[in-house]
Amino acid sequence: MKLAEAKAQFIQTWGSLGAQWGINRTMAQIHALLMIMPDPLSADDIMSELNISRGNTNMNVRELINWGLVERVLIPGERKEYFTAEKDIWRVATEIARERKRRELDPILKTLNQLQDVEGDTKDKHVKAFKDSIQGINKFAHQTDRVINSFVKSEESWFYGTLMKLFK
Amino acid sequence: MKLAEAKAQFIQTWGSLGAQWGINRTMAQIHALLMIMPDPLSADDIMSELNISRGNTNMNVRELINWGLVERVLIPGERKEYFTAEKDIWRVATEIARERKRRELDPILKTLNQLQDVEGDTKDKHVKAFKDSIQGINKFAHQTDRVINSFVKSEESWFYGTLMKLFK
DNA sequence: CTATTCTTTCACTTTCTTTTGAAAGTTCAA
DNA sequence: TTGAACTTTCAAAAGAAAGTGAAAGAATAG
Repeated sequence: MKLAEAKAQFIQTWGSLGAQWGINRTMAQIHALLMIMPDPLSADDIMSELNISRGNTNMNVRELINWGLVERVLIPGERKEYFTAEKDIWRVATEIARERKRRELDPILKTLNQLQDVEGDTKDKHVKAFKDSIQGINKFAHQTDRVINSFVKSEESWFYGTLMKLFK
Repeated sequence: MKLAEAKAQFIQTWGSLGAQWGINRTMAQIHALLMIMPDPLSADDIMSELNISRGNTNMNVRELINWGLVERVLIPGERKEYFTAEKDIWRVATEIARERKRRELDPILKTLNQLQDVEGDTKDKHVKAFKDSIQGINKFAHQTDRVINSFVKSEESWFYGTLMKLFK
């Protein structure tokens, strides 16, 4: 397989992967592109590599920067801004975990905690079933929260000690 | 908070949670509804609880059954089909993990393996950067695969031994 | 066998997301 | 201060995804 072909396929695979995970396709593609390029790219480079508009490029690069997955790079003597992506996939994974936790899990924990105290007779089976479900989910969510926290700041944690070294 | 209100809020929260994770909102809502109901519901019950059409109900219930999250229940003497959801959240989590792995991770592993052998001079920095990226991601994906496998059939694994008992 | 009750399918509609591109904004060298 | 080079914004258009409901299909009771 030729490099150009492989590159194209990787970008497209990473793109649809992102789409499945609720991340927009273009954003994932830009990320893929930047991951495999040895040097930083400008907005124009990205536009022409992926055939997307200027606005789209700008929006998604900005979003990637918010996620902490891409960085602005200034090249001395150049007017343009350039962009690079984190290339260590473990860091990428922890950044994503951190961000999704913040955006998704944290609000859910808040809601679940509120739903714990439904008023009503526990002898009513509907009330009981509801309370049981919520309690189970709530416990699970808190446990998940702990696991993710450990993963995100792995260096200091048992998670790193136990899991990471088995793999990395 | 009254039961009815809490129920509605739970269903809506679970629904948008699903949406963020690439699962369609209605599917997640039906699942939420069935999780908190003590007894099985019929298609009509679901339709009226969630205000959705017959076709939509049917499609999403079928999909939930494919995921292994919902079961058909036959009630003796009744013509209608009824549905229940798995209520143990740990089982729910492992079912989801299993299913997403099958649908998402497995195909990616296949693609990555192919992309490993790009022809070209490793002294070319573009080729080198590409190969390095793919290799890193591939390793990571395989490791993820192992973790998920352990999680999915947890009873027999070190994963269960080490992690689960810390939490459950 | 036929009527009745329930389930499934699918072409069409609606809703939600993403993309575009032109216009406005910003920065900086001269 | 000006204008060239670049970035950002945003309203409109295109595209994708989900939902509807009527009609066809199954299953069962009588």
